[in-house]
Amino acid sequence: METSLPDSPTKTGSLWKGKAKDVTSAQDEFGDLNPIITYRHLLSQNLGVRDPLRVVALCDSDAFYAACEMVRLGVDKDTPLVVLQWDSIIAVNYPARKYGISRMDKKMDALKRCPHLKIVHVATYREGETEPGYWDEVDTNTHKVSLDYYRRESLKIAAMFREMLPGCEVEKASIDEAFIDFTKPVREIILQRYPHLAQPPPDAPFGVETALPPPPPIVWDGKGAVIPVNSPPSEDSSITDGQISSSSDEPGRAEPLDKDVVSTWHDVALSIGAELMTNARDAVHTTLGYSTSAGIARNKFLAKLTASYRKPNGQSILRNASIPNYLRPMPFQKIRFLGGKLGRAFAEEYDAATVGDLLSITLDEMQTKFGESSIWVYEILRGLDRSEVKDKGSTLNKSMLASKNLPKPITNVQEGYRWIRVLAAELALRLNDARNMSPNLWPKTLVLHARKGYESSRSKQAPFPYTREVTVDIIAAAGDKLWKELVGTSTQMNVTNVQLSFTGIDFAEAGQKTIEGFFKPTSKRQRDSAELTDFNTQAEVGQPESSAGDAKEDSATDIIVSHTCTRCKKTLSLNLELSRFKDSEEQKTAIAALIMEHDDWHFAQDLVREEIPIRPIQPSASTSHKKTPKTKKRRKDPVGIERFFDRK
DNA sequence: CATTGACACATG
DNA sequence: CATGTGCG
Repeated sequence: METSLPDSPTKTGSLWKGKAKDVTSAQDEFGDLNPIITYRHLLSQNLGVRDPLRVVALCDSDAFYAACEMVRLGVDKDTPLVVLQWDSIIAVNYPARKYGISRMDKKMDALKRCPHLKIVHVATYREGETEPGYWDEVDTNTHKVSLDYYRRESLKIAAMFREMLPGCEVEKASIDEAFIDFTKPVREIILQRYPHLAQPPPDAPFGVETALPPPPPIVWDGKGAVIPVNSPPSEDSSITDGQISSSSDEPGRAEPLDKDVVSTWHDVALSIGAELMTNARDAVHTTLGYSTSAGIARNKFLAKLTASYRKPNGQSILRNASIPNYLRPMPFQKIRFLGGKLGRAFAEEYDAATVGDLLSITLDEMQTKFGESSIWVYEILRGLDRSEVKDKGSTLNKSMLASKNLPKPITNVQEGYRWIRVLAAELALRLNDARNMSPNLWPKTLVLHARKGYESSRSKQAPFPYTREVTVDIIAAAGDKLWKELVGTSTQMNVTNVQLSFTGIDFAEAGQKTIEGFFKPTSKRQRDSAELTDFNTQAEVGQPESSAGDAKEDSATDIIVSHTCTRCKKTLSLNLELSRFKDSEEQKTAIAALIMEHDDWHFAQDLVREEIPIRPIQPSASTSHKKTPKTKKRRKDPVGIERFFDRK
């Protein structure tokens, strides 16, 4: 009686499996680097992070801020250039690096090294201006840095990736980085290039569970640097070759060479992903002018590590077979999220510096010392990463922050208000800019941070009302109020840092109409909230709809804002003369300001969130204003991969 | 080399 | 809500 079950050939190992395992079987300490790939794997659509054919890339822009300035100024590719922030250098392009210039050099040192260095200061807001600019003279006492231009260019790059790579997931990870999941299109291309794989052959022993036939030879030329199975001698020779091989049972045994490691279908997938990545990077380079470096591997964390293999303007590929020797000598501080306190805690606890140093720590040990969620670290060390590349698409950033460090501490309230106004101007600009693309964006809260002297910074926040026009005045008024609560108005304050931010930025729901929804011609309309909900929220402020069939009250000269808060039961009623304002914009601003002047954010928020809606777009939608909780999304993995664990 | 400045997000 | 952590 044969023991193997027909549906589990991967466990028993069939004839079809081939002998591809001989290299990796010696590497038990790492995850399965050469899983058997079956027809089912190839033909499935939604294997997610467990897909054995997964291909992920991390692409980042080289010296991004400097590159942005080069594009903006149209300077020659080879011009050495640095970007300045006050007296500090925050970006150095590669031509300038040839002169030995690095970040955190002082401006004058850099100039000494390279007299013809092009020096550009980042754009700044000047007090009183509503837009950032590049000025001849900047002063940290009166200006505030703006990174807006870089954000915009960053968005262009991400947009181009999406355009060039249909079917891919694109996750903008930071201002100069994006993760891309190529798995879906790569799978399609494999099937298109090797149509015989569309179904298992008639004599396949296990049907779709049969392993794929051996892959064709792979031409890597022109697809990037393939990290060798045996990593080249690393420059920080913390580990010698002898020590590496000492882990082997047979002392004299040579490490396998690349040519000895049989290619896999995953390698095919990587090579195809590399082709696509090359195309997209070329497009970015030629149409936007930015050079990028990319890493391609089986998951996000490895892709990120791989991207740094060749810079600038490089592309590198990490085959599964190369993972162990690439990872083992790697200082684990280079790994995402292990660069800070967390990494230091590990280094200290186990007297370790490299990934290899930590491989002997058992999961149990780690978890008792560092908590359940350190399984995340345990897996990372073995080249495993289940995190998904998720396209945040249009919901973009959830917060927006403007911050200012004060070289000279603030000593009185007036100065505080002045800076709040500058920060508010920036937030207004950026939010309205974002609304340009997605008109319904709404920041749910406004937060003010302040740091006194060397104390750690404290914060105060409040709900932010949904207004169609978010103006400097509204934000600043709200900011001032928070300031009063946070630092007070007494003299002798010593504020060294102020930050103002929007958080919880999201799309307003169908029901959340703009402030215009509160306007209606006075005349005979009652302030009954039931009627309010019937009101056509599209009506223009200050433009009584005489064309409307049933409402002929075109003699209206007033507008009324009226609502009963369902929570606190109070009724707010505001009566404004149209003639007081020169245009509708001004009216809207005034209304919003009045609501806020009511000094009850809770009220203002309810006003917007709970009553106005009631025009469900979906017939099935309930009248509740409450958002359908996203948390009901069931987590598939019971295993926590939270990044931080409870220590101290 | 350690540090700074601007930012976003997770955690309790 | 308030605070802490990571990153370029």
